[in-house]
Amino acid sequence: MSGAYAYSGSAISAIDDKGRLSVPAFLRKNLVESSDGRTLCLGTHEKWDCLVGFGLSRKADMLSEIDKQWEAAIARGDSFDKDAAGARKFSSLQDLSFDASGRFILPLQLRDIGNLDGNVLFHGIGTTFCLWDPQTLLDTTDDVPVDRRLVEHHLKEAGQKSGGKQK
Amino acid sequence: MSGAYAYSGSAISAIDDKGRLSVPAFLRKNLVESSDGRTLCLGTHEKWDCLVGFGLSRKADMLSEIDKQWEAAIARGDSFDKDAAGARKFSSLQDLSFDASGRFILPLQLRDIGNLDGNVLFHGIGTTFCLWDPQTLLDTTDDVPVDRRLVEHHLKEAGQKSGGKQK
DNA sequence: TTCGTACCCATAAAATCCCGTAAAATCCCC
DNA sequence: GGGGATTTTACGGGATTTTATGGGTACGAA
Repeated sequence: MSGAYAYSGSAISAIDDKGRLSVPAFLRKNLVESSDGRTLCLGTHEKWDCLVGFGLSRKADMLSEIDKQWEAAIARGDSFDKDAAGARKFSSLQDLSFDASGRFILPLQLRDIGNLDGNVLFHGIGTTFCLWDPQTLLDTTDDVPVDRRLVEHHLKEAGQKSGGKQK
Repeated sequence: MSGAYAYSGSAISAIDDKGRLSVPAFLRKNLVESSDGRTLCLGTHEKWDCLVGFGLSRKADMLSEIDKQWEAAIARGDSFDKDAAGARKFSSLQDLSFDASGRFILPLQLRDIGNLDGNVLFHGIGTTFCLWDPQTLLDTTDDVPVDRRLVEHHLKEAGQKSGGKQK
């Protein structure tokens, strides 16, 4: 089920002029394993103002979860709207493939929704990982249990590299 | 069940003057696999004001789903009208074939029913995908759990391309 | 013939791949 | 454990391939 793997750790990465972003190295191996190739599934987060990512195999898990819910519902004689459940989970999800050097193109829609532009903070949260605009993460009033010091550290680091421009 | 594949993601595509529509690239591979050729099954959605699409092989899955519902009903002592369920699912379904460049002709009846005219928004919902008129999707009061930001983004994008004409 | 459809070619834009480089991390031998 | 050598990584930039879409043409049915 969703592999034995748990995503953890954090890193910052920059979107280049061509809209490319590289997957931090510490996430790549699992993605490759869990996707049987260099594929990354990326979508919007249901609650937070960020994107979520994971490997292909998690998608199959999601599908079979919905199926199980449906089967349980019909056994009870209840109705269950599979399409609504599926739309919620899948409509924003894109399968992206990254190249040998770990880069992929971040589609415009996801960039917009995730507020991404410049630096992107990746951080593992277990079965998935999140992609945040660092400033948005710092400003959010949602209860996102991330250590602010971590974010600030990454921001400082990225700021040095790019001579201060971020966002 | 329905292969290991889940349709996901979204894209907008335009109906041209000849009534042709191209299947977004991210859906094609699975359609080809699941249909063993370039075939697309398209019908009206049972509840929503849109069309549903999938590959040929899903038809068999739909049959077995009806069977499961029937069995569950019998087990509960309820009645279940298989023919009605089949009619609901299959009567509007057409097998369409798309050409090497991914285009197919959208039959008039489906165009009418789906309210399609100009831009069409495709989005995967797991075992199937939907085809919406973007404005209809935004205006719908049904509980279609699609991220509005996505729809708005696609609309904006399509508007730019065609110089503002949509619909 | 005439309409509807499948097939072919053309083009611009977008995505993908490939190569190069510099910084960072890792290894390795003393 | 230090310091240089090797390997990975991050990222720029160009070349190739795939898409989306317009438009022409041939073929079969009405």
